[in-house]
Amino acid sequence: MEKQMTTKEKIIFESLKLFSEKGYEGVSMREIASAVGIKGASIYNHFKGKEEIFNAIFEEMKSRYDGFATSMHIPVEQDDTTTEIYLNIDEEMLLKYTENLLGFLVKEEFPVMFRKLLVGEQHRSPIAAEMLKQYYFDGPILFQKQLFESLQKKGVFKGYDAGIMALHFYSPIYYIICKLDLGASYEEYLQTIKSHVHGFYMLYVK
Amino acid sequence: MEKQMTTKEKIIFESLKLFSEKGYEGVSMREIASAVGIKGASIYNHFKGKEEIFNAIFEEMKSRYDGFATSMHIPVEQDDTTTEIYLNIDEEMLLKYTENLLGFLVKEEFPVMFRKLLVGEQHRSPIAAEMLKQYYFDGPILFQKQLFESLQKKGVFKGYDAGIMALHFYSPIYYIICKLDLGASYEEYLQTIKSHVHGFYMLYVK
DNA sequence: CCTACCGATCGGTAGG
DNA sequence: CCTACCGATCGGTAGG
Repeated sequence: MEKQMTTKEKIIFESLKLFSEKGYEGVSMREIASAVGIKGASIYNHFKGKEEIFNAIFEEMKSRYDGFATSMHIPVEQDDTTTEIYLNIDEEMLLKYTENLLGFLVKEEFPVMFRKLLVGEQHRSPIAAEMLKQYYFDGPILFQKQLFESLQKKGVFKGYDAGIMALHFYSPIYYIICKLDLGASYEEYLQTIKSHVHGFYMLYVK
Repeated sequence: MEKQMTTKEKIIFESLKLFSEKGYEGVSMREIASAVGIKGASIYNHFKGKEEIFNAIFEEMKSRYDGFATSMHIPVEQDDTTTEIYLNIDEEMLLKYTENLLGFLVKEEFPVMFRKLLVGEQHRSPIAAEMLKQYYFDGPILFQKQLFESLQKKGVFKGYDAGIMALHFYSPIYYIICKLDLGASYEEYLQTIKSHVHGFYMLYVK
């Protein structure tokens, strides 16, 4: 946890930490206050209630994700154009893309905690379900599908169903993310990631 | 919900239903009692407390899974032998295996509710995390890895890393299970499953 | 940002 | 399987 945070930022950060460990319902306002270093009633000077903290966490994550996506040249809003950069992709670059993605998603504590919150609340909170779907299911598959389609048009990849290719490429990554959240070590899976990307490239490239 | 259940069975069933929808912490003993049709205090004639209901749900699922695994000729305890049956596998049989697995995991309500409970409680309950890991991560990967190794020895499959093959085969199935839990329809994904199994078979069979 | 307090609900018990 | 009740804790408010 960084220094120099305002009380409001501290509340967001500590709430996310507690929610990700104990679930939204399992955390009391007094517990959040105690983690921040104030009394329970004082939280209400910054937020109207518990749900507003929940929403603020989502807004904070959206903002962080947008920054990351921009730096990775991944479109945030879905349009039909795949960024130029990815069209000259080779195996090394595909691996680099994967490692950067995982670097953000599993090595930075905010995204890790946020994902644990999303996963834990998906069957109670429609907004959590929608965000999980967008960030970890439909979003990556759509981006990669469009990428592979472009690479097929360029003649780099073989002419399989691009949707299935995206599923073959992305789903092992999602599986590994879930395993890391279950306590596996990144180092343990580094070789698996490399082998997966290598295998994918060998099978599909012309 | 079947008729002719004892009160104890009703408590297990209705608790699982409520836990899967609202989380363990989000459900009160009075809520469970009301769903069963009795008063809150009466539950304590069948269970010592809330946690004992939680544990009973796990025992019930274990028993149901053992029955399913036996019928599928999937080893419940991990040993080194792959059942004879699977060694003469072809694409049709591989698809049948996948459809049977999904039929149990996503079409029967008890496994569906139980998985939602596991996923939702994995970061709070070590026993939920362990069971999720065994049922949905390490278990299927180990079984399939051994299967593909056997098929490689028989000369049916090409000589890729069997662990990566298992990851390529299983992780799209897990991805689809999660999407179905998020509200997608089975029919919508039937074609994807077929294409995935077909693609896998084409890529890896000799 | 605090103390003091509200009504509601929690898991669980006593006793029949 | 019930009514009646326990102490503890919940989200939130009043007022300073």
